[in-house]
Amino acid sequence: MLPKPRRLTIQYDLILSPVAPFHFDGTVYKPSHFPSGDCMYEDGQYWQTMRFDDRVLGIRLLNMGSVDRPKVALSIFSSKQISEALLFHIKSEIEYRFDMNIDLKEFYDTCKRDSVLKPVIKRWKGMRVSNGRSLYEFLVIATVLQNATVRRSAQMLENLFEHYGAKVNYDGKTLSSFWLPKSIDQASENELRNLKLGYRAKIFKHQSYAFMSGKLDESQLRLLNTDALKSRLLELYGVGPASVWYVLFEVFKRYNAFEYISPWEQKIYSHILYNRDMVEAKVILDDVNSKWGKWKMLAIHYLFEDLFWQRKKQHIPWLDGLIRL
DNA sequence: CATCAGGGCCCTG
DNA sequence: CAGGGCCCTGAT
Repeated sequence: MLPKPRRLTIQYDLILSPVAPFHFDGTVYKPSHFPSGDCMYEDGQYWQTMRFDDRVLGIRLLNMGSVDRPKVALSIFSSKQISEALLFHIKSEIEYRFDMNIDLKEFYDTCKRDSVLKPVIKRWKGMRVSNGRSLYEFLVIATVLQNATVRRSAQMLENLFEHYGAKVNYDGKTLSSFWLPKSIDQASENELRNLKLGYRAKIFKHQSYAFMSGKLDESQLRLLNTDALKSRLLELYGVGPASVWYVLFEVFKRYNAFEYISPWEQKIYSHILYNRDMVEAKVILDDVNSKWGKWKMLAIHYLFEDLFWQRKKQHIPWLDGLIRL
């Protein structure tokens, strides 16, 4: 007996002008990420639900330009009126989350003569690190990723959406939305465990409380330098060495956040950087650091996503065993 | 059937 | 600082 999706019938249209070059598809869609019910991608189009306090909104981004002359139509769908001030806030939040207002010229200059990066940047020039979700929501993803295969991660997230999220319908799509931290703060650990989250139930409780109580404030954290930010994040229960770098990079756009390699990624980097099965993590970290310095994670991101885009088009045998569905 | 590792992290000794 | 335990699943 699922409730009918809430229809978001009021539509607001805005225009975004990302800093050129801007690669729309490479930015809004990351093929290396597991699919989830809160967003949807098609060529040149992207839908995603978003929470702003008690509001559940539907977002649509349409590519109206080119890499060198970027233009994005942003539509915001809502069930009730939105004030000018909130519209502006949503717009700038989206620009931040999709890293639209950043000039990457220096990065491209740095890598111009790099034989590994050059062809990849040619394909994806203007691609940004992006994450449409809030810090709290991203941490949920990072938590379901722990110690689980892709299928199980996706299932855990789906269970959470079903129980604590909502379904909305807009622009002909039905998507799930995230919940607010207080919903999980009110849930019992046992109730969460029934969603097959295992030991992660405790992590969700801790983190939801931290956000609900205001102990953590994303907009304040954005102002911190990377070291300070990193230690604040590590104080959070359930955030360890693997998650913290994902968060620093994807949520906070710290382009050099690459100091830890998990085993499955190590195998992938060994292949794409050395054409070998396994290279020592420290060797990879040192090499990447000396080659790409303050842009190292962004550089890695280009290589990684390029690989997964290729994989959508053609079979890459060596990659098969590394992606555990 | 049983066992085990998996896209970590916490906690203990 | 090393290593066991944690939840659930699917692979073996």
